[in-house]
Amino acid sequence: MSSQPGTSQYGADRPHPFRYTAQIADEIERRWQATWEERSAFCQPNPGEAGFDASRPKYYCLDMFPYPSGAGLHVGHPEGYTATDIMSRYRRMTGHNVLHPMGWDAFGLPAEQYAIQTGIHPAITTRQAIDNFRRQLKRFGFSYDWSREFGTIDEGYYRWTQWIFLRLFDSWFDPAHGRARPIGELVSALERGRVAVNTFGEVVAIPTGSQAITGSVVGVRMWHELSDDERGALIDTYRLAYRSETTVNWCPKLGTVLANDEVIEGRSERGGHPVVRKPLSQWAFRITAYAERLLKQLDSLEWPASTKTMQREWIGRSEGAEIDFAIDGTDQSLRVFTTRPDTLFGATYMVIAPEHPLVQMVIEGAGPHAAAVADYAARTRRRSDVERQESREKTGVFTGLRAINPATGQAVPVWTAEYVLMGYGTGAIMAVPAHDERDFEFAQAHGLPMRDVVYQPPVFAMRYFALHSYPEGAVEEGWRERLADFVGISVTGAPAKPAAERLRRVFQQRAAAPDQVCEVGPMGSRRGVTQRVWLEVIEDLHVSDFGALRREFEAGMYHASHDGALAEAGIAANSTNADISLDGMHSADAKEAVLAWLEAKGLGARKVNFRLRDWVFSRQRYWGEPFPIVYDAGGRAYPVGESHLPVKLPALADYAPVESEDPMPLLAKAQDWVKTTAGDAGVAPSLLAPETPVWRETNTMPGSAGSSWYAIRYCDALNPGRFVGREAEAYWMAGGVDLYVGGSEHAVGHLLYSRFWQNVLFDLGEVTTPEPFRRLFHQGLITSFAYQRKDKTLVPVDQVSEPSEGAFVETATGAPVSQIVAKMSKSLKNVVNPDEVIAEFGADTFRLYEMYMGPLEASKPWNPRDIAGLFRFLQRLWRLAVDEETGKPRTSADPSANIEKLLHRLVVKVGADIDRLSLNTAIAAAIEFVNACVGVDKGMGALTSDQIRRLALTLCPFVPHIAEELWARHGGAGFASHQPWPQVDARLLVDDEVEVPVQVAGKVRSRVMVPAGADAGTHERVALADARVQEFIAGKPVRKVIVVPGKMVNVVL
RNA sequence: GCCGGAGUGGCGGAAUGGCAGACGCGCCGGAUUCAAAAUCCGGUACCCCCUAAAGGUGUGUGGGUUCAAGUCCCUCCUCCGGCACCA
Repeated sequence: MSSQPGTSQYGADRPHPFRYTAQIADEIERRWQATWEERSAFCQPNPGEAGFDASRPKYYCLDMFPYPSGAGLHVGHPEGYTATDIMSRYRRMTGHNVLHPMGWDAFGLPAEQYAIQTGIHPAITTRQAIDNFRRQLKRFGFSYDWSREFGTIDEGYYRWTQWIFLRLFDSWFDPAHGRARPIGELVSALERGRVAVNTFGEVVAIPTGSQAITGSVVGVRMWHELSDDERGALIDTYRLAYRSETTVNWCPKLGTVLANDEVIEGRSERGGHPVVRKPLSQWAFRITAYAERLLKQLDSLEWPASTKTMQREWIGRSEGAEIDFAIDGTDQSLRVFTTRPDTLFGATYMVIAPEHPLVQMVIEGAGPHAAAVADYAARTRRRSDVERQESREKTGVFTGLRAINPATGQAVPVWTAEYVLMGYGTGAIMAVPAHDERDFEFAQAHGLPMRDVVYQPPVFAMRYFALHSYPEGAVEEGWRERLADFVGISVTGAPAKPAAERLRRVFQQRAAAPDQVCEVGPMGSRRGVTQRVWLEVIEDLHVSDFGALRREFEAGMYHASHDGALAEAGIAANSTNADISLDGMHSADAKEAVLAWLEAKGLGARKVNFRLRDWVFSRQRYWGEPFPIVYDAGGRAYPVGESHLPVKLPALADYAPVESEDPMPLLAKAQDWVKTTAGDAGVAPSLLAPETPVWRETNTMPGSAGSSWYAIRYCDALNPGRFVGREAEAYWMAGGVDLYVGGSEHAVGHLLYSRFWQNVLFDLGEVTTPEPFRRLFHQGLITSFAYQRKDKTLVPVDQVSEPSEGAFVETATGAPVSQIVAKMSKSLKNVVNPDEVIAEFGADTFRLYEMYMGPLEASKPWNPRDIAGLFRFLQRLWRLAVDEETGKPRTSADPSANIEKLLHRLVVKVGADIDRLSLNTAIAAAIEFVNACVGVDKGMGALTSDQIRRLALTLCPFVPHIAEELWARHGGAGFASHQPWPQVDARLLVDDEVEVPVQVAGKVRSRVMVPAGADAGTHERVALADARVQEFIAGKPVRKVIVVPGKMVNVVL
């Protein structure tokens, strides 16, 4: 492929000096791009600035900003960017103030890794990459307001990223109000004694009024009783940004922390060095506090359903209860979370996570089980999450502890096992093996008891029969048939929930007289048939005799012997104690009943749990935002004062990680920078005396820091005094970003984190809207052809040729290879470079091709063969308006009324399609229109200049350069891009007569013309009068005629 | 395993429950050309047929709802994406 414009086959233009060719496209495009830039055509003023038109509605159209990689743009980037450009240009034309910015997500690992190899500062390579990206993007003619451009690495930007971090550091989540508040308000509440601290370190309200506590509440301490250190530590545990101990994969040899998938069998993927799991103190955000809101607010968003689902599942809300089990022989209790409190009577053992504090206690207690427990805990700690996933073997050891099941009063063993995760719920479970698959497997593996407490209705009936029908010891012939009949009668037609009530009635009627249950019913009867079905089921149980069945139910071992765990809802059984009986209740009711009992007894409470974990925010890397935090000698964290922001990255002599046994962030190498004083760091003197020695935080922020709020910054990108001007934010962010386009790979990460920051800033009154992105759209992946040999190995694209149609061979060997569609990647050598495509066809053709490939959201293969079709379309468009021999504008002296009508319809169709981002169909409509014009052209010109100008405006969002050119050549003043969207005459959108297909017996047999707006009767008359229709009716009686006016007539015979 | 999404000509794809295959590519035929490329015009789902008319078949599979199903419901198959011991 050529990289010079005009040297391709599409540039050979000698016979037609003014044909639309790659050279002409190149010339036009560069000229208009320069003109737009010169006149700041797409600079959008903010409210209050010169040129701002307050009468227009706003439209904020945003792309996910790119990471500027050294490799430059690939064809996937402009896909979304073209779509948003079309939308932005269209909205400008329909009278909106449009905010359409672009910038750079520029901190990140690749630049740092390059720096390690070359010693070049990442800032230098990143700036170069940005310059290259900007150059490439500008060549597409995107209508970005470049005056708002910034990168996350700009001091003027990350200063505010640090500032937002401090706002989170300085806030806590008040569960009573469900929102973030300044930490100072918590402190003053504590000082005023309205709240206190209980033994769990939880802040609790102190009741006020007449029964005010006279002495100190047991287990509750007042603020004034705490030492300074205790106060500080307590406050820290409430901050939205807090430090937490997290286990990381540390590779001493590489000197870096590795992600789980970079560790293979305890060794680093790169180099195979040993990796150890080490605890590390890291910054985290209390995003879990916002779980409920992040979940609920999803409903209000116009997002792809799949993305909402992914976020919902990621947040993972589940309702259940927390229940306390007393630990036998101690005054301690073990708290568990369960979604099935109704199965409490079936809890026959407990399991705690190996990281559970109780495990440590057992080890320290040095009892007979301590050694085994310690060994198991140590073993599991060494295993990474990935390894744990690979082997799902249910390992575990007995801790020696016993807990009292509060419902049964039974002492049950407490085990520790890695299938229980410390990070979810309380890190401890009540195991109900009969009703949980995992508990069942574990119980089987370790010989733990099981107890049925829920049955499906037929089994419940079976149990009733087994326990009540025959006297003890009597074993009768034909019990299977009778049982089958009983089950059939009991449950036939019973919907799941009322089954319990129904069963009770049936039992009352029948159980008293089991001998009245009939023998095998007559085959013809419904009862007989039902009975036979159940008989099969019962025979499949392979129970030797009736006594055996009875014993299974007596022991509550039915599930253990037959189906395995029953995890679904059903009817409760074996669930009675002195206070309460759940027997016969449906699981949903049993849940309520047991919860009421637990709450009354103070043994448990309803609880909602989330799968979502707090957001670990530290990275042990260089190329990221430094934290505006310093530590004193005691390790307490202090915020850097606002006036001292940004905290800049220190220069390093080199970027190579240091070999070390203990995790050490790269910034620790900059000892001069790390060691400073409170005064130099800008810590408020009220917090720390200026001369106090302090040490800077050496972790840096992750990439998601800068990308979590950039949408806000674009509203007022250069504001030096605030992270965003209040007026600008209120205007542009009202209701959120109006259209946000980017890949679905960010469905949870970026899109959840941004929502979290936005919510916090909203709570703190810094922004005016709680959700950043109102409408979200994911563009599909652009794939590319790749070639594989018979053995499935891949052959680079440039080593494949196609000697005959559809047959591909490896050029070097001549061996046949098969064509597959795959993601573009360097290793497959199937990456398409947009610069080359633009050189061969121009940017307008490129834009058109990418939008025409298929639905924007679909993944679709890049096929170079297809591009020419769009280029030819632009050639035809051009030829309609410009004489290929003279270069003079072509116009029609005799405009066609039909063409005018089609033009109006095109304007409507294109507008509607842009609205729903159905850009491929909009382009198809435009092609159809141009083809229709070519049909009437006959070398004379088909359109008037006015029509050509309107056509140019209609196509301007898609192909702005050629549109500007045709607009100008046909006498348009100003930029086409600044014109209002063409007016539509509604009268031209309807025809006088419409053709309506006529079906006879559901098959289209003819078409008739009816006047527009004709009623059903007219349709019917005209249709039945049609000769072909009559032929098909052939004298048969017409039963019915269905008419959809203007659409269809169906004659039913 | 669970949860989404998608299966339509040779290819990319179009179709508020109402004419399946718009539009583009490719291919075939023609024009232009000394010739080729480029460009332009026409044809192009499949079967039957010399051709045309007429007819028949057809939207992954099998069933269902409906006057009417690519579209709605159920079964199964394949592919893609996400999650995965979450109590």
